[in-house]
Amino acid sequence: MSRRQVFYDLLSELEQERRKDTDKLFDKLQENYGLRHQSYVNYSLAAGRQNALDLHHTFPEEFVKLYKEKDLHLTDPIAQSGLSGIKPVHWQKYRNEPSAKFLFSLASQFGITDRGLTIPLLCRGSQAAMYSINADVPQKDWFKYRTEYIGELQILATYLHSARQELAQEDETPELTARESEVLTWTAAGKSYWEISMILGISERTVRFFMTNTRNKMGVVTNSQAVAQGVWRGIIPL
Amino acid sequence: MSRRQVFYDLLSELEQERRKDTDKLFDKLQENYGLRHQSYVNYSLAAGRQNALDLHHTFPEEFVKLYKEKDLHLTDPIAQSGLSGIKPVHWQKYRNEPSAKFLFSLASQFGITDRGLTIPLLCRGSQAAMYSINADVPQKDWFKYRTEYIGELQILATYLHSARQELAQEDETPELTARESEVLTWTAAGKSYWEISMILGISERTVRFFMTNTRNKMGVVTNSQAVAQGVWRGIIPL
DNA sequence: AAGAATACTGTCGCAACCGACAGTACCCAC
DNA sequence: GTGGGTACTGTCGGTTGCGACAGTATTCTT
Repeated sequence: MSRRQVFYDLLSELEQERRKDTDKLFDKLQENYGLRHQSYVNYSLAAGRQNALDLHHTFPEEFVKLYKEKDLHLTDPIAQSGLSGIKPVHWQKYRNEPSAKFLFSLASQFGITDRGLTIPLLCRGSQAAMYSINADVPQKDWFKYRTEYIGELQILATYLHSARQELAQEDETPELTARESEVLTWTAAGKSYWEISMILGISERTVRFFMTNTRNKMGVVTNSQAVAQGVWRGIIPL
Repeated sequence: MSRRQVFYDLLSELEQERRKDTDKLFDKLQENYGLRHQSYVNYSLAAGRQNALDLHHTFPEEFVKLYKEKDLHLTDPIAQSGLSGIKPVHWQKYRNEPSAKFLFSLASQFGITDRGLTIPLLCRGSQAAMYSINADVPQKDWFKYRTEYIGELQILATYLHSARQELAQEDETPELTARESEVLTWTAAGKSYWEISMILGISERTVRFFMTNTRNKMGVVTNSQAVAQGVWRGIIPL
């Protein structure tokens, strides 16, 4: 069966919502798209809480372990572009970037080449996700490969993402109380504890109390970090 | 020139960021993908800028006027799915939906068929965007059409969207240097000045210097406020 | 040659943050 | 009626943020 035919079949299945089994879709992609490695990652929470991420990949375990240990997701320009941008990211664009130097050299030790592609995926509110592939093609065929496959890969990744989102339905967004989100919102607006206490007509100590609860619930350590999460999740109306 | 060749050329151009002219891309799509109509719409959901609606389309003006007048976007199940979902929406899925009954009958008066597709687009912050097409094909070819084109349409719509986002941001987004956004990002990740100085290998004073510049450029008074703006504007990769 | 923009560093000092120790009062569910 | 969640308040003391006073070095433009 040709790859094009595989794509047609997969698409028909996905459109009819008959496929909820993301593992099989992953395998189909692996088999039919000349992939060396692929990964789907969904950061439910921002930096600092790695336990709440949905990661599915075929990269060498040892590599992923090192990647996590060294917090490379914070410096990796590919991950950054993938999580903040809209367009697909060509790994080679960052080949000579100083911030990616270590990453590429580490990757090559595990047989990962720079013929890779990272597709940002659509998330509502609380998350950021991306799908990456490392193709098993020589450099000379790389342009043709990605031009040929990128459309199909993006649409399939979209469906993969959608399915995993549906599966992981349980909402991890911590519920802030009315007061907590109120105080968080004023903090995002640049007010100090004292100012907020005046605005809300409560004591400064109480404002602190709410912010402490907010930080704890969000699993963050500073107010700035809480604000980042709050804006990201749409808790804070700007 | 075959459509496939057109796609290849467009993709090469878009990947090299040579194309900022979204109108031309729109025209190319219109010409080469058998489209009757197409539309790109970006709703900015921010409280501050409620009237910011980026709409670009080839639908009959009279139809769009009626659509707006009757606030159909509030009942239109296709728009709803497009703005809240992840997967592409097939218009026909809602053909027999009561809430879409009026819409479809209105549309048909303007020569708009139900062979349409709406692709949700990725937005950061409180925005939502989608790209829709109405194909100029008979019902019998519709399945083949969308299976054949959906991948290409999604990827091209992604680039169209990205370009329009960039244009929209150039207006008001300041201007942070590499170091400034780097420091802002680490702040949003909950790091203290001292920690950031260790991470970046510069003095703590210099970290403060960059954050002070960032605050001044953004016109805000606290780091938390700067982080809120940064996340909102997509400066900060989470 | 002068000016502007960027990257960087130093010290003083107060305001603000934030953890850890306390509490009180209300409401709702089991 | 006891346990748990929310709303609130107080004090102590160390840490961090941040303004205001300083600078130097490099690069790019006019």
